[in-house]
Amino acid sequence: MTPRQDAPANPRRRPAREALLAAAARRFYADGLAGTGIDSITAEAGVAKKSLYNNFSSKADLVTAYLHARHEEWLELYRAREEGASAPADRVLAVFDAYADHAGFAYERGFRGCGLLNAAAELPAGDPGREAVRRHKEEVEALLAGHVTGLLPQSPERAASLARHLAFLLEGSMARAGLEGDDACLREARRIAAGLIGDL
Amino acid sequence: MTPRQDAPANPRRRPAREALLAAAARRFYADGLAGTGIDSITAEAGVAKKSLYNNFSSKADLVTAYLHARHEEWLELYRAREEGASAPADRVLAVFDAYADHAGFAYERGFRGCGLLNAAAELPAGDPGREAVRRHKEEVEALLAGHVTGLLPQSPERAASLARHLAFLLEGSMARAGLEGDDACLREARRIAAGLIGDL
DNA sequence: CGCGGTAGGTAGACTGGCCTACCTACTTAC
DNA sequence: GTAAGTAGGTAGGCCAGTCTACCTACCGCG
Repeated sequence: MTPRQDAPANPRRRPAREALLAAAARRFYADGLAGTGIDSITAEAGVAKKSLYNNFSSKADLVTAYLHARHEEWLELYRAREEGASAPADRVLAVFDAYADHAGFAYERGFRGCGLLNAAAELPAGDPGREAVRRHKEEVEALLAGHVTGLLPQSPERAASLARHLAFLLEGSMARAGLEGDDACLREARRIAAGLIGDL
Repeated sequence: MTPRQDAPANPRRRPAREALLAAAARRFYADGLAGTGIDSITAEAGVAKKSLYNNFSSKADLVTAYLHARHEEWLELYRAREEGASAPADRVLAVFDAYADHAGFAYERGFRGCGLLNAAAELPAGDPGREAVRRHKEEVEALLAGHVTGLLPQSPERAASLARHLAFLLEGSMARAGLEGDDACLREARRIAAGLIGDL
C-alpha cells in the first residue's frame, strides 16, 4: 500500500529524510550528540529546518533513528562478511572483520571508535538510547555465542564464557582503536581471537 | 614557601577548588562534559561562579583537571591493590581489581562505565583531553606488560601480545559493565584473566 | 593590641551567542 | 489541489564567561 516503492529520480523531490539521516550520522559521529546542533545537520544535508521536523518529531527522535541506522548498518556489514564463512571459526572471525569494516567506514577522516558506544557515553543512565546500545552489544555477543557453541557443543558453559571473552576483546580493541585513531588494535584483536578459537 | 601547609579549619574560608573538582567529577561523570553546565557545577559545589574562574581559566581547563584527577584516582586505587600482591600474576589481577574498585565508586548511583573513556567519546579527534585518555590507557597496558613480562621472561613478544589481550579484555568488560549498569562483567573478566595467566 | 590592606570568598546581573522548536510564505511534483 | 519540499525568521531558554559590589579571614606593622 506504500505509494512510493522506488526512489524518485527527480533531484528536486529527493527524500529529505535520507539526506538528514546521512548528515546526522556524520555530525553525531564526529562531534557527539550534544555537540551537534540542528542547524549544522540541516545545513550539511542541504535541507530546510522544516523538513527535519516534518520527518522527525525532535532531535531526540533523530538520535534514536541514528542509533537504529547504525545498528542496521553493522548488521549489513556482518551479513556481507558472513557470506562465504561456513565454518563456525570463520564466522567468529567474520564478526571481528565486520567491526574492522565498521571502523574503516569512518577511518578516512577522524576515526573515533564505535559510534554506538560513543553515543551511549553521552546518554544518561536510564536513557532508551542507551538501552538500545546495550541490546546491540548483547546481540553481537549472542551472535558470537551461537558460533562458539558450534565449536564447543559438548560444554555450553565453556562456550558462553568464551563468547563473553571474545565480546570483551572485540569491544576493548574497538575502544582502544578509537583512542589511537587507527585500526591496528582491531587487527591485533582478530589475531588474538583466531588464537583463542584455534587451539580448541 | 607555601604560606598555608595545612587545611584551614574555618568553614568560611574552605578551598573552593576542591569543592569544584569534586562537584565537576560527579556532574561530568553523570551527565557528560557537554551536558554539564557551569552553573550546575557551581551550584552543586556551593560556590560562586567567580570562584570557578578564580581557580580555572575556562570550562575546558576544568575538564582537563577532571581528567587528570580521575587518572590520579585510578593510580591510587591500583597502588592500594598492589600492596600485598607480590607475585606477577597477583599484580595483573590487582589491575582488574582496581578497575572494579573504580566502578564501585560510581556504582552506588548510576554506574556508567569508565569516566575517562566516556569523556574521550565526547571530545573531537585531535583534542588534548582525548590524548590524555589515550596516554592513560597506554599506561595501564604498560603496567600489565610489566607484570606479564615477569611471567614470560623468555618470550617478550608473547608477553606483549598477552598484555594487549588483557588490556582489551579489561577495557571491553568495563565498557560492557557501563552499559549493563553493574559490575558483573568486570568480575567475569577477572576470572577470564586469571584463567589466561593461570595456565602459563 | 588594634588596624588596615589584601586575597579570596559570596551573590547575582548581564552580554552575546547558540540551542530547539515553531512559524510564515513561497515553490514544485504528482 | 495537495503534499512535501524550500528559505529564513523568531521565541524563549540555556550556555560560557565577565562584571560589579560586598564580605570576611588572615598578615604585617605601628
